[in-house]
Amino acid sequence: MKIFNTSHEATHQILYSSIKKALSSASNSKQLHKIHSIILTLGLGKSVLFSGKLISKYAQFKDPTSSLSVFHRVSPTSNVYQWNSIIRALTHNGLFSKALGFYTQMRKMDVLPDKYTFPSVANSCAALVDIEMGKVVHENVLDMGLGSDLYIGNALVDMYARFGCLAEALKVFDGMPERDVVSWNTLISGYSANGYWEEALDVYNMARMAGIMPDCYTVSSVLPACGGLVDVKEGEVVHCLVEKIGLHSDVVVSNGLLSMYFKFNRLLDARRIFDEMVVRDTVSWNTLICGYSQMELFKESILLFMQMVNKFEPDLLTITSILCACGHLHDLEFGKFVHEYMKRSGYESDTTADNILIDMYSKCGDLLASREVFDRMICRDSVSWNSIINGYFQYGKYDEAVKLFRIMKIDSKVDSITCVMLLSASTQLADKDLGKKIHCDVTKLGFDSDIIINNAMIDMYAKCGQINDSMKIFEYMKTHDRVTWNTIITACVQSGDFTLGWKLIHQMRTEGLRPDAATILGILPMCFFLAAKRQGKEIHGCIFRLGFETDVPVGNALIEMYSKCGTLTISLKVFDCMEVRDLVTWTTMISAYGMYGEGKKALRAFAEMEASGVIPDHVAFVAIIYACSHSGLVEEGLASFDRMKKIYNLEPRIEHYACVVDLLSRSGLISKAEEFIYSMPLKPDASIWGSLLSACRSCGNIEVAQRVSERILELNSNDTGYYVLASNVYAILGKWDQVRMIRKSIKARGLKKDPGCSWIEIKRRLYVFGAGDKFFEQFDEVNKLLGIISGLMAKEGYVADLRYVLHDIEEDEKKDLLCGHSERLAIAFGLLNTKPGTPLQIMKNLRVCGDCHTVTKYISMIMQREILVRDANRFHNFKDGICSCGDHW
DNA sequence: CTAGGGTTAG
Repeated sequence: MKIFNTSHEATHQILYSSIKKALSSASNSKQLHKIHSIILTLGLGKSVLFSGKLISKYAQFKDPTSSLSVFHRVSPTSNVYQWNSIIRALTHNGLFSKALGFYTQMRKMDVLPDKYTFPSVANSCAALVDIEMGKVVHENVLDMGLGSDLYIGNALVDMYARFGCLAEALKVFDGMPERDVVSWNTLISGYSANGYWEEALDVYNMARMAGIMPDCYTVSSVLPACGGLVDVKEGEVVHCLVEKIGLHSDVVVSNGLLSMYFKFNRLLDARRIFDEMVVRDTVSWNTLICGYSQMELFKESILLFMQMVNKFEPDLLTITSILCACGHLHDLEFGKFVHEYMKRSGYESDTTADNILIDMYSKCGDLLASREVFDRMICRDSVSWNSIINGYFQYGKYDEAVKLFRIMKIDSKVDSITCVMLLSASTQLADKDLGKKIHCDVTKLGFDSDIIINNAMIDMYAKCGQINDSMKIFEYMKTHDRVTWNTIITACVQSGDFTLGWKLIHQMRTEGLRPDAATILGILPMCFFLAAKRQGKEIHGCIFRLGFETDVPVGNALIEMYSKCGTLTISLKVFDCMEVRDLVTWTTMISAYGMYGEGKKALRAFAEMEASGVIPDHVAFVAIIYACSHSGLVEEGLASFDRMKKIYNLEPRIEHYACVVDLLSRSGLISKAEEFIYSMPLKPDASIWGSLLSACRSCGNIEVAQRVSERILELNSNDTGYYVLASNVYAILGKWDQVRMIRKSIKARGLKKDPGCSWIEIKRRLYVFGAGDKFFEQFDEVNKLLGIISGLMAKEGYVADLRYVLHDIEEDEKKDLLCGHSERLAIAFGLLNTKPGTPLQIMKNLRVCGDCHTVTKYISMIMQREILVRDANRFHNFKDGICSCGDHW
């Protein structure tokens, strides 16, 4: 203690320098506090001699409160060093607005900042994205004549980059008289962080040409940009450099490489990087786990998490990655467990983490838990709203979703993703009005140049039957990507404009875009709609050339195409060649068998599917019951219906009941079918009564038919088909007043009856015939031939079934009308234009009428021709007077 | 003064 009492100059000198030394070497908070208390004991608390160092040291140990208390002891002060210290201390501890507050305060007190003041101030502006303040600070720098300072320049480049103002950042960079590796790194990372991958790489290459030796920062900044490019090449070049100059021992660099390889789905390269890392940290593990998740290897990523837990404490990012994997696996139990773990680790109220929780719970089907997370969130961003709304949409809770959307609008949190989601919901619901409203929002919010939104709008209008609006958007768009083309082509095909669809495919190719699997899937339905086998085969060739033959959905579409084109054998070949078969593959094959009346084969396929471990769903059961129904396999069909409920626990939907009604009534069990309808737990709709009615008509059960017609009319359906059916019944009964009444009500509703037409392809040309058509080549010859056939049929015992004529006219005229049915015209035309014995293939958009069915049987016998007719429902193969449908049609 | 890992959609 003696030494402190001396007032000797030299002793003071020794004292100060030893305290200074002690301060510099303090390596933890405890030591620092000890030295601090000595300083206070000496009465030097108000002195500026040690306070700057103390402030900085406390900041270093993450104790900004102590930094502040030191500063307050010396304040007010005009010593710039004290101000610099406190501003830097606060900035480094994340107290940015406090730091800026001190900067403002020092300016007010007319303390002149120096070159050490600005880097931290610029940092704080950057962190707060306070562009206004940033500009003021930049001006202050220039006013002070510090514009050419290297460190300040670097800080300003960084600041503008973080504002997203890359042009401004570049301007500062270009104006710098002196640049070092940090300047280049900052610019590279600025471009990289804002997603300007090419620009980041350009600057990196410029740095290399300028003779800059890349360091860890350079590499870590450029690697994310490499990951964003289309080719892995650039990333590999950087990887080589890393090995060459020995940067791979840096954990951040290795993590960057790891992440880059995962962006290209290069699992093996990524895994090698990870395995060869000498030092790994939490980020390394997170990158690995996340990478596996990105490659949809969710189970593996959870296993990695288990391995990691033994070595490292998982952080919030680890937890959220795992939660994400749980969501994809629909593993609610593990998801809940991780959520608990997250709470226990004290990670709550992180917006991104909560967003992922919302998504995880809704993916797992626990909407209540989703909503609970959403409700307790303090700070919700757009993603939070989008995720919860998406959850409601996924589970069909449209009202709740739309309700939240309205609140979200008030909160002005609607972004482009919200719009895409709502458009997709409008599409699924075919809700034109909702779609139009969203279109308005899109325009108001200025998202109408967003390509994804435009694609979604094209799809929405098309699925709502507004193809013209789809075309308008398509033409209005400045750029079209592959999805745009696929969407518009699919839209054309679905709306029946095949010519335009075909034209657009060619246009797409001339614009240099290769068709992909989705293009194929869009165009193939055209082939099966037209039964255009030739075009279908052409596309099949394309599929091989483009290498999509192993794509499962493409294979499925091919099976459907060939079956609907009348070549079940090729369908089967495609099916046999497929290495992977999913539920859709099997269902398509079963439906195909159904269409050809191959009920037994359909049942066999269904059993095979079950044996191969594929679980049938609602659609598969529709297919199998339908197949039984079209083959008269009543027992088997009913058994399938039971199996669906008992074995698979699937609640039958209205379409299954309709199939069963069809199954019973097609086989003539009209009263059983009627009983079944009355025992249904669901309210019978038009499809149910319609099935029964058409069967009544075929078997001539007028009594039930009349009763059912009344039921159908009560339902006020918007499907013209049912009105036509009912009107047909009244026509048979000769109740022409009722017939007229129904016609009127169809008109009043603005509905249109699909005009019947048939078509046939001869020598690469399609010939289309409407009912009663008179204006086609060879009309006279066709008419003559039909007359001759008529005579021959009469000899064989044929009598026209005039119940299929639905107009109030004379008997003779009725016969004429029947002869004018489009399928007969097509058949006669085919007979005239092909060599004897050639099989004919006719397509019809509606169901074949009973009389035509009979007539075609006769023709197949008299003319010795095999005639394949595809109507709206199925195939009929006529041969020697017999139809493959066994009259179950 | 500069660097790496997590969420929603067509």
